[in-house]
Amino acid sequence: MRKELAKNYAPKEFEGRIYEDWCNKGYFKPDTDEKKKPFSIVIPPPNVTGQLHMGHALDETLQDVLVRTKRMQGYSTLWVPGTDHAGIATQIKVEERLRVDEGLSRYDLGRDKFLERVWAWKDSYEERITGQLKKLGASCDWSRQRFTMDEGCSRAVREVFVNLYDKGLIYRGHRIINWCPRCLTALSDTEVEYKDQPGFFWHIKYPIKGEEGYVEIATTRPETMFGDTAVAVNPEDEATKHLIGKTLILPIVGREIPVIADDYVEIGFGTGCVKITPAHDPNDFLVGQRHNLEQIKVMNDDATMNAYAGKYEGMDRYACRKALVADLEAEGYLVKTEPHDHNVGTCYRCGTTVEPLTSDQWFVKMKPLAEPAIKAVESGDIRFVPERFSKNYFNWMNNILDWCISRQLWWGHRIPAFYCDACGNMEVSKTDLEICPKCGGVLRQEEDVLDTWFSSALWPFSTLGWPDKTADLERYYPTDTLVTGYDIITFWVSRMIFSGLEHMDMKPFSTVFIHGLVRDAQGRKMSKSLGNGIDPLKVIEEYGADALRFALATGNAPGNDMRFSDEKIESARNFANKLWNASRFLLMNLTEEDGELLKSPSDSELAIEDKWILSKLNTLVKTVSENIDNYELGVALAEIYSFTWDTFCDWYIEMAKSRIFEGGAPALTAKRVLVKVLTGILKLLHPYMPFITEEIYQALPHESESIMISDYPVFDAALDYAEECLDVERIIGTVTAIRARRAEMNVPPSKKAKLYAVTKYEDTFKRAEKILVKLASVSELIITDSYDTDDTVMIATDAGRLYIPLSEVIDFEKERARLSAEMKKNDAEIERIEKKLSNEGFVSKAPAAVIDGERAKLKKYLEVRESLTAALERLK
RNA sequence: GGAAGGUUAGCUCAGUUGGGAGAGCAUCUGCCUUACAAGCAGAGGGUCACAGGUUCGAGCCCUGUACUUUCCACCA
Repeated sequence: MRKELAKNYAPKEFEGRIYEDWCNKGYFKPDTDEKKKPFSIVIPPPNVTGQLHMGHALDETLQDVLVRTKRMQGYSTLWVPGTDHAGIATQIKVEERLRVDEGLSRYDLGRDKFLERVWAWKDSYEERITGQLKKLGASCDWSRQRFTMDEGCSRAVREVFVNLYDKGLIYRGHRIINWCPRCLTALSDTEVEYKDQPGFFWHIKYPIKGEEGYVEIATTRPETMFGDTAVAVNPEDEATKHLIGKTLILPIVGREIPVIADDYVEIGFGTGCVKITPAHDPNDFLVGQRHNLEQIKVMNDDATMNAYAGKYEGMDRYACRKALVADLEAEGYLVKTEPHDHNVGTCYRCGTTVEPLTSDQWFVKMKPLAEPAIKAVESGDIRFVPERFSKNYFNWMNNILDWCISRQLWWGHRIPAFYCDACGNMEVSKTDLEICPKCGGVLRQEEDVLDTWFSSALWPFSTLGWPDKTADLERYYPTDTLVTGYDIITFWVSRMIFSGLEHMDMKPFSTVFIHGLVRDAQGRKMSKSLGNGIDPLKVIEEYGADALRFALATGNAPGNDMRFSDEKIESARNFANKLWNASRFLLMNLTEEDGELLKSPSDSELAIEDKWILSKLNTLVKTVSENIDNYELGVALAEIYSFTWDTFCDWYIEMAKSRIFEGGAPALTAKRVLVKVLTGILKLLHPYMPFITEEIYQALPHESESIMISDYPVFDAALDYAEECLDVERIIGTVTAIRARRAEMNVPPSKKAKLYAVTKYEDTFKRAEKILVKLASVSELIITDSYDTDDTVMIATDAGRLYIPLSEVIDFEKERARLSAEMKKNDAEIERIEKKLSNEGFVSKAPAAVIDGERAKLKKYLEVRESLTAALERLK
């Protein structure tokens, strides 16, 4: 007894069960057959900060579509799952919980205790994320799940750090960096987000020593004044040239600073004089280096003012600004205050305005690493899809500055540098060191940890076992496709590229498949603060994972943002329901043995509509495969959708019904074709909607033990039923024409009518008689040479003239108007094509196929005109 | 300041080497036609932002304009 499908499509009933079954059968593990070509993807590891959002669901869905397709196409497919420790983000979260729940700071607990808490947090969220991926249907190999701070990844990090250090590509230096006063850590340039904020230009007088006059300085950040060690003017600027070499007196502070010449100052901008604060501004830092200026840091790590601020010591930077401006004004130093909007750098994790300041940090020297990374993409060795994102990549890589990799956090890979306080020695080592090899003193390890992205950069090879020479690395590196959002090309993609090239001497992946952001129905970014995020789990709960995946994969071009809406997910669910019901219809009519049903009918047994649908399926296989190869996953899915719903359900199944209900040999043939075509649909659809396709596949007669590991359909170039397809299309045209006329006249399907057909396709009409009768509400088909009563509706089609006796509902006046309108339209088409064909340029230059096409169309329109003329004649 | 994208039906978006403008949703009409009302059959609805250009032919290629989104850089 064949398994029956439940009456209603209820994904909850089977999705979990099916996933578990796949896991148990080990389908997610790559086929060990050495003859199979490998295909591998590493997951962009979700942060263990929380749960998955829609963006993840999209990312994971696209990867799963690729992976499942390749698996069915016979590749030995590996999808490596894992999560990212997300240094700052996770630490902030755990600190926050600690503060709210227990009123404690991380310092209250101490480093070790605090890290225990973070590990516990990580365990819990990793599990949650893993569960969500499973719900979504992700076919990752869970036996290879990784974490950026697991033992292997940590070894990879140390190996890389030491190698780069030994090559002179990692150094420790006193530089100006971005400092987050809230997170109390340095940030890399990519971790700073610039946001427009309203502010002011304060014009301040700096008195000239020994003279009456003063120099006017404009600044947006007066509180950094305490750190000024010069004022710069452009040496070419006639207006300020005379100031060079003079000495100025800092108001309030009273300290003396020189006027220096530097072409960093733009002539004509502002007052032409720029205060130079090397310790608090990246540009000033460079000016200071050129002129050997002192760096005076005026703030503490938490952005309160330090002793250099004199009486403002201890005040927050903004409080100080306010007080200082008031004092400057009171003492007559303030010339004016201008409103001025400017871009302020903020911490990408907490949003606090970053403070540029000088500090001892670790850096990666980027230029030597960037060069090969640029070449790899330029040469096409690594390809971005869509291609335009490579410009984004080049722009960043070409202008790259050294990467600040040290973070003053506790959660992360602790930098493997060891200091000896006794002799000042520093050792960098892959293993922990305790004794100084130089003086025998006690070593202490660097307190700082590495930027999270330092470990993510190694992900494509660290997850495959590097630095060990593992079999996985041998077989699956380089990986094939990296699927990720355009928002992390600089953070992550580019760093993986140079890391792979540097440490593996091989690119990490061949293709970077970029997708956009998932926005809400209004087009806004989904965010916690707006509260407009949609939880994928809730959607799965309500509509099923397949519907969610469909909604995410459809109607969207690569790299473009998409809006997620209720309509979209409902439409996806409706499609699943349609497929479900079509399958149910077929199943309730399958009475034969599986073996019988799986046999392919011979050519002579096939009806024309069978040949038509098999041709259409064959074409579908081609377009879908090609589109998936081109990463046009949305286009491929749209093709499957319209084939399934329109071609298969609305036409083929309806056509097949008459044979099925009659029974006998024709019924068996129809059922065999139905099984074959439905199976084809299921296979093409499986990568997108894995659960429903498996559930139906198992209920149908099937050959493989799971659709997941069945063979992907292959295009058959030899299959050619062109003539039959034309025949079926004529019938479809006929049915459509009749339906349209009946609908216009409001004739219900229950009211059948005779059909007199004057056609040269007599055979076709006869062969398709049952179809016409059923689909066009025809009571009887009469093929005749001529028909000449005027109580009928006449329909002109390119297959012939159709007469339907429906005298009681015909409004002849309306009928005349309709026919005239149709005639006009038809004539316009004829005119258009005739004009085209009489255009010498077109006939001589257009491809033959296009010209033939136009001629064929013209012929059709001329035939229709003839029929229309006759019909109008009758109505006179 | 530099760069990239978007502008197509009422809404959201497709449109794959240039060859008679599409889908989903919404709207209107008629249908419980023995898989499906989460459905079926019809229908209406678009100067493809604007202006030039290339071409026999442009939603698609080129130039410019307008509006808009994003990324990068950032002048005190």
